[in-house]
Amino acid sequence: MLVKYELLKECSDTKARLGKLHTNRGVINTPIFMPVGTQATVKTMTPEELKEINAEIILSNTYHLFLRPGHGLIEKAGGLHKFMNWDRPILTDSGGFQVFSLGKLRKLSEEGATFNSHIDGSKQELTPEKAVEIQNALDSDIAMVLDECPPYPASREYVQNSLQRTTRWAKRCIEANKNPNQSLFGIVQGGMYRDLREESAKELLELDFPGYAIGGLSVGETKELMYEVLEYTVPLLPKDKPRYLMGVGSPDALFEGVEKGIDMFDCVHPTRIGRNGTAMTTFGTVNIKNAKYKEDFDPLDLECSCYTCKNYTKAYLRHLFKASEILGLRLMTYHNVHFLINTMKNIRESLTEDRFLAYKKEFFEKYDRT
RNA sequence: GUGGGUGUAGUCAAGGGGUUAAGACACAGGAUUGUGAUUCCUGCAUGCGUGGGUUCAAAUCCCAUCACCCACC
Repeated sequence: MLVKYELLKECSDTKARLGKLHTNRGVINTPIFMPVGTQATVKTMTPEELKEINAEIILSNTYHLFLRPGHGLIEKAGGLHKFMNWDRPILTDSGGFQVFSLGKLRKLSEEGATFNSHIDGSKQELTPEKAVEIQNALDSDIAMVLDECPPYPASREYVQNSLQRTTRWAKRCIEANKNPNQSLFGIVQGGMYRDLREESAKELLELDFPGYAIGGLSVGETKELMYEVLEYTVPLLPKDKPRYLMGVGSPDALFEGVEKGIDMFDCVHPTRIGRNGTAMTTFGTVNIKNAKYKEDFDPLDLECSCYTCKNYTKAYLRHLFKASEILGLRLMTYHNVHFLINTMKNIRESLTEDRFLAYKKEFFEKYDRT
């Protein structure tokens, strides 16, 4: 069966909503943060650890798994879940973002994207059909259509042509889909142009996807602009389907997204900054490499109950980073992913009790940086 | 004691008469949003062992001196 969104409660002050997403591999509580595991692994974390911190669904990536190890191999392994030992839901991104982020390595046409592999330079092609074929083979629970994520800034004309092609690709993805248990989500584009977002949403809604994503945001525009786009784009999406804001994961953007009615978020932010020495804490960010933590024997976050904070001091974590010890990357990643998952849990609780705005205020009274 | 060599930042160093003394590591900050694990950006020597001298000009040439290294006594 396809995923099914169940709306439990709406916030009385904002567009925020509490819900459940029913999948073949369990129920996901929304709003939710989805950790990113591009190459069939959330970097540094085992599936057991992800379960420990209550990760309910993770992301993986079509483009990366296609190039290495190849979707054929993963299919032989019994699918992505079995391959990576993760039995909860997986959402696979289509490679659309890579088409954007690869920049000079690619060439776009109506047929699809051709590019040189970042691994060995070989010429590769990703078409809507291919993106679906790969995701069918991976057997992820939620698949994404191949889209083009236009850069920012981009002219109206460029964005319009791009979103129309993305819509044509979306149709081709639906036609190519052969996995009845895999839910294919559409992606609304349109850049920072209101009428183009409307055009994109209208056309995609006609295709009746089981879920809708908003793409083309957090690509360099200001946060204010992103919030403005969300303000008018989210209401274009159906109430009985999940809404997924792609690539967003800083705490302020999560709160704003929830407030505007988003149900799902994914972002490399917590894992990436964790590996580079920055932690998100109740009291803001902590750059563990700073000299001021040299003799700081408190945990990263005095109000955090995660494994890292229960057992290790900032002085120790700093030492691990200064000495380039791998455990440092793991402990920081663990804390950051826990922090966002826990924050989303708190957000859901505040929605249950209908005090979302109060919780948001409370959160940012302590968390002074983004 | 004799001969030779080397002294440039916390470390390894480039520069062998001519503007503000390369670079790397370390250190100190910052960045990171549908992944880049070991990434990117910024800062960091008014001074070249010390003291004299030559010269318009010395890290660079000369003398002395000190330290360290190698070889031989």
